[in-house]
Amino acid sequence: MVLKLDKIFDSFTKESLFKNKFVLQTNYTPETIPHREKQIEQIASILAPILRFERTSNLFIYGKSGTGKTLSIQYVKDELLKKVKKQKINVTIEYINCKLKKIADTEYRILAELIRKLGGMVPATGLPTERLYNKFVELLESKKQLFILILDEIDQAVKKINDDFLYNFTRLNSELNKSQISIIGISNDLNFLDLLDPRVRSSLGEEEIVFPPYNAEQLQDILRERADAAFKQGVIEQGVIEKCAALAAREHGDARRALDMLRIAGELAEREGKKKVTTEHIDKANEKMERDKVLDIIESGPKQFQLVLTAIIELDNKKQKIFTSDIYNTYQRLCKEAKIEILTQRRVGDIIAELDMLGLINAQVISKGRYGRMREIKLIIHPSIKERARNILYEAIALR
DNA sequence: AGGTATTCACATGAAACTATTCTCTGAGTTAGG
DNA sequence: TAACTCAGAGAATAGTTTCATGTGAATACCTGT
Repeated sequence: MVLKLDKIFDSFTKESLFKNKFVLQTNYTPETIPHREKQIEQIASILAPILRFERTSNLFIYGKSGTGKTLSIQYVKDELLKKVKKQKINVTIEYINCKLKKIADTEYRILAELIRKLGGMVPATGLPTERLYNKFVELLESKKQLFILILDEIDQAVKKINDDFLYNFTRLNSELNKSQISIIGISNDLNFLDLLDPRVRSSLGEEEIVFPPYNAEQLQDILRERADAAFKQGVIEQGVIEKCAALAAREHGDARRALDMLRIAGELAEREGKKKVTTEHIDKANEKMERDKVLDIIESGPKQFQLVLTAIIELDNKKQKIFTSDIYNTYQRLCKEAKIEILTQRRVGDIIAELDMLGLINAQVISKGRYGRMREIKLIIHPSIKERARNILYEAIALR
């Protein structure tokens, strides 16, 4: 035992491979954002009017995840705020991520969060939403100011809520006398604007900027720059950056993922007591990320999700083609065994759809003509994880 | 043979319900003046 | 009479049920050749 611990501790007391790991963490903001100069300039020129204390156009930003949207907007925001401070004008810019569960994923909570940021206090529940609007307006009107609201991942919010709340926000200006508000929406979904009410669309989409995915070369640039800052000299072996970039480029050029992968590869190498990060470490990191994601969902998911998933895994072992009805039957059986209440097929259908969203399964609606229409479901968990997943699930259900 | 019409087995959508947590309000109660 | 207590009304939220409508294409059913 002691020996083993010694070994572990040794690998840590030994020289770290990292110079500054923080640089690779997701919340790190680099001082330069390569290959986004154009977008940043565009954003800046659209927001520039606030320096003359004029309301800016509403702005809409699209781009897949990990294409630097949030980073760029934050960067411009910070720079702008510096200028604003010098000029002593009343400008407030608030950033809100609508995807944060329990914080800003409903109309009420977005408003509550805004109010909190403006220094007000509102309870987490109990009040009519209308009242929050009033309070928000009141806070805005307390002094003459320009307010810029950045709503990250609004597509998520609109999907969860309806799009009325965006309409309410865009209309807010007519209620404001002293102050003015502009909205910047950020969305991962490229077709998001089409889903909106025309009134909202025209108002919100006054200006639009698209963030294209990074290609492998650009990813390499980004990775190199960060790797230089994060790792010690000569730690990264030849080809590691390239491989990392290539893997991420396949996933619609997600830079965040690439950086995560690089960091995890570094951690793995360090844990193994190696002096260099090799391409094998990248492979392992890639695998580990996948496994962690899957196991996390499996472990922490609600028990009904676990049951449905168990049903799918069980079926997957003996059948190659799984349909909704199969799942539902097996699911019902499992429920009875575990003495858990059985949900309707309607609901189970939704759960299947959500598992699909999470990427644990692949569900496709197919039509078998006379024999109906259903989803064909494939489990896309790596076989090595499957066994473990199954054990976790059985345990979770048995515990209940 | 070629063209419609049916039909299956769910998918998908909307609304409503349930349970829980929380606020607000106003009636009733208490204690002090 | 002011302060306090406490029950009931009303909201937000998450997860679900109920009811209703939609849907793609394999088959059944015609139709005229």
